[in-house]
Amino acid sequence: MVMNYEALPLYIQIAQKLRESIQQGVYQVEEKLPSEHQLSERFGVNRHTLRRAVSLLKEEGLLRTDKGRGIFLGVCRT
Amino acid sequence: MVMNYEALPLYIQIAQKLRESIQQGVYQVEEKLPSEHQLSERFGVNRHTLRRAVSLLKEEGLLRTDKGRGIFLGVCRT
Amino acid sequence: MVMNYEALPLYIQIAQKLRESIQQGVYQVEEKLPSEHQLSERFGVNRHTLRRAVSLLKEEGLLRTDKGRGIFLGVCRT
Amino acid sequence: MVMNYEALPLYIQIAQKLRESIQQGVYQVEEKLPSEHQLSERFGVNRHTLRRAVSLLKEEGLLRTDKGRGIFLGVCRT
DNA sequence: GTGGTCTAGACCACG
DNA sequence: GTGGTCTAGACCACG
Repeated sequence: MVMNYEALPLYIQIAQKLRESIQQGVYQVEEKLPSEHQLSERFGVNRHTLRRAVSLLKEEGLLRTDKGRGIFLGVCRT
Repeated sequence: MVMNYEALPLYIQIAQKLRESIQQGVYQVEEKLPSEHQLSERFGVNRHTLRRAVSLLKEEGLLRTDKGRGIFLGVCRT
Repeated sequence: MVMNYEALPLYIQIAQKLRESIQQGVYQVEEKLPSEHQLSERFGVNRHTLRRAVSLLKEEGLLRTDKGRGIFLGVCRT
Repeated sequence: MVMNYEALPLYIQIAQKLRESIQQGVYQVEEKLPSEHQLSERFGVNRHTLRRAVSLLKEEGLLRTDKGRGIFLGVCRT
C-alpha cells in the first residue's frame, strides 16, 4: 500500500520511525529507551509531539512508561 | 460528589490509606509505626513518596516523627 | 537570640532570602517570579531544594504557584 | 617508628587504610569513592565508624563529602 | 538504624 | 516551558 508519509501528522511519522527501530531490534526487551528529552531532540520535534508518538506505541503495547524512571520496551512483543 | 480517586497523586492515596488504618485503630496512641523504609516497601512506593504522605498526616496532627526514633501516633486523637 | 544560621537547612536559608527580597519590594504584587529552574540556578541548589523553600512561602501566603504558568507574588500582602 | 596498629581505635585503623589506598593512587583526583554504605561493608565496620575515619581524612584535606552526591578525593593532594 | 536533607533526573499535566 | 510527582540514592544528625 502506497502512503504519502510526508502528509501524515508529525507524531504519526515519529511513531512509525520508533516502531521500525523497535521492530529492527534496536532496543532490547525491557531496555530503557532514551529519555523523552533526548528522543525529542533526536527527532528534532517538540517534547509534546514526541509524547504523542510514544502514546500511540503504548496503546499498541510496544512501549511502557514508568513515572520517574523512563520509557521501556514492553514485555509482550509478538 | 464523584471523584476519580485513581487519578489522585500516589502520596495522597497512601495518606488516605494510612488515615483509615489509624482511624480503625490499627495503631495505638503513642505507638511506633513501621519505619519509613518498611512502610514504603509495604505500599510499593519510594521512600520520598511515603514521606509526603506522612507529612500530610503530620499536618493533620495524626502523626508525629521523632528524628532518629521513628513515626508515632499523635497524642491527641479525639 | 543567637542563632547559627549557617547550620539551618539550605531550603530554610533560601526561603529567608526570598522572603527578604519580597519584603524589600523586589517583586511587584501579582508579578511572576523567575522560574523554579532559574531560581534554583541563581541559588546554586537543586530544583527540589528550591521548591521546598517556595513551599514554605506558599504556606505563609507570600507566594502562589500556578501549574504550567509559574510562581507569583500572593495577592494579599498587608 | 614502630606502632601497634591493632591497638589503635578502629576508625583510625580504617582511616589509615583509606589514606594508604589514596596515596597509592587507587582513586583519581576528583573521583567519587564508593558510598559510605559500601565502604562500611567493605571494611566490615559500622557506618558510624567509617564516617569517623572519613572525617579524619576530610580534616587532612584528603577527602571531601558532597551532600547528596558522595565522597570525593580532595583537589589539593600535595 | 531512624528520620532529615540534598542531588539528579525521569515522566506527567497544563498552557 | 512551567510547576507537580515519582524514583533513586547519596550524606547528615540523632540515638
